Amino acid sequence: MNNGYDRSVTENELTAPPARLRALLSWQANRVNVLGSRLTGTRLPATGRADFAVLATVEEYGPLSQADLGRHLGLDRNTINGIASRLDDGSHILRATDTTDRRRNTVAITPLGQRYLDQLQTATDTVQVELAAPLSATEAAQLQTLLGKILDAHPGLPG
Amino acid sequence: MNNGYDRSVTENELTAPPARLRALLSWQANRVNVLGSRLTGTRLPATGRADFAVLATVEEYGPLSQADLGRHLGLDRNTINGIASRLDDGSHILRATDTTDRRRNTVAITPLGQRYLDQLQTATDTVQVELAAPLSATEAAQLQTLLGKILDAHPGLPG
DNA sequence: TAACCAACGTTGCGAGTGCCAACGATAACA
DNA sequence: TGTTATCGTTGGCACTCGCAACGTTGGTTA
Repeated sequence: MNNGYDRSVTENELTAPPARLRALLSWQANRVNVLGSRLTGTRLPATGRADFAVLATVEEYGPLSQADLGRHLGLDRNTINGIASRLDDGSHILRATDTTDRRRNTVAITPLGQRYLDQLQTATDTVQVELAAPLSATEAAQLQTLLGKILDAHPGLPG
Repeated sequence: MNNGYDRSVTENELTAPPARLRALLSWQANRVNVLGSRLTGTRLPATGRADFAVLATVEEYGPLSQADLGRHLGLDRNTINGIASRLDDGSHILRATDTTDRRRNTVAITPLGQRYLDQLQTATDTVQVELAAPLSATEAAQLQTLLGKILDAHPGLPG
């Protein structure tokens, strides 16, 4: 039975992961994620990925509450609060209590945050190229489609 | 321009991730990884994934040193040591100094560890099914192939 | 109006991962 | 011989993710 995962013959057998792991989609995703994290870390501060996610969301959807941010990103309110506090300290976002609903914090991106977002974008683009280097353009598109299908079909939030 | 990631029209626009993230392979891998982690957490202790990786490696390749384990799994010596200590405390592996090279720890799986590995395997299989549910069999195979290509082409170890 | 419930931001906590640096012990090599 | 390299171990650091609780605010219903 072939699960479609054939290793190159030139692969070093001494460092090959076991078949039980190679067959796991969750393990593969974990490894690709770590790979992306390492590549990002060579160009960005360790918080770059989370910062990018939050900044990209407020930039696309306009000012949002922190809870809404969590829903867009599939993250807990708590996690969002941590990232938002960090971005607020760096003046990359502006937090103001919503006038129509004083429970909410309106999170808006600042000009400085916009510049930071652009920096993150260019660095991230380079990482994507490195990551998808072994794939053809059509293969990369296929991969994104398949991963997107999985993400669309699953609830984004914990609990 | 279509990058192959079309969202369903029935998708809730209030919780959709921004386009800048949807276009990122590294972000998709991150989300699928978190998804797998959550699903695993419903059936296994939080350490299940790491335990499974180490146990599967020693089971397939026989007794190994901890450094070799790290090379097979793409993890630091330190990380391996932590997992191995945990498994050793639970009598799931047996650590003994290698007689031919006393620098090394020979890590072998115990009968108890083998049973634990089998439990992890069945729980993990269920997670894979849930994770790949929105995909057809051929699509899932494609996905594994593409992710495998990426992993094969990149160095497994940090630094 | 008053009582209840839900949502929000915030704080604190815990577990897990992954990396780096350093140490002493051991092995291999010059 | 001395030097270099590898190993296991310890300790530390930063980040992520999640849960629970608190006080505040808004909406709903009796």
